[in-house]
Amino acid sequence: MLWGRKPPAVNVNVNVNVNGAHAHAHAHRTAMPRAEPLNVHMPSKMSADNFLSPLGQVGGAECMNRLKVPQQSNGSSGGGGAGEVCSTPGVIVMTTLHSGAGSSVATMTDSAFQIAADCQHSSSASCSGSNASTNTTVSANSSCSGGAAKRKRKRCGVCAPCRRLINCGVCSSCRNRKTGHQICKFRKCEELKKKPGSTVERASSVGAADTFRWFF
DNA sequence: TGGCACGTCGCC
DNA sequence: GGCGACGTGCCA
Repeated sequence: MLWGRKPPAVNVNVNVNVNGAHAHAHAHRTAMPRAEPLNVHMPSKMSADNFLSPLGQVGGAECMNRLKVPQQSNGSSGGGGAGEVCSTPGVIVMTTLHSGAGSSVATMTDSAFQIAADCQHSSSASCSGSNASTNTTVSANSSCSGGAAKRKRKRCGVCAPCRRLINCGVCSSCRNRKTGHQICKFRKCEELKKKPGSTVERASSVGAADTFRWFF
């Protein structure tokens, strides 16, 4: 049982919420490359034997193409192309997954609500929990628990490492699992590698803007 | 600055 | 209570 926990997707909205909270990450983690290069550099032995990517049948790019939000759902087909959609993969992918195919409008509404709720959380630090209306429950680790309390962030669930299901078994984290208490290096969420602040910036400057453009 | 180990949290 | 995983301090 290497990945017996709930699917990472359920953590997405939590992740978005926590981004607004203060959780100073390790100062070492600055600007990590995105997830895709990680797969490129993966030893062939690992990718073939130890990893069982759910997207193995479909490449990451193709997956994004499949999951990207239809343009007609918002009416503004100009700037917000697939590339910008991919800039906030967490929200878009998650909402697409749980809203099911065919409900593109609902998908956009969901994602917009999530981003909006996130922005509200970031600015006012309110704790309404209304953003949970479209997704799973807001776990207690969000910024709601005591305001500035440092809570653990959650995996984004959509980056390449998060999509991996099986530990490599050869990295230091896997080898030292008992003492290291760390997830496999190849499964370490890209968002968690970054400083929380950088994630907030990206989410608010790009993702939120695009989503609002779709939403309004 | 990156990696490792420990403490602790969160979920089952 | 057990286990997986995140946060953070410490060290090379």
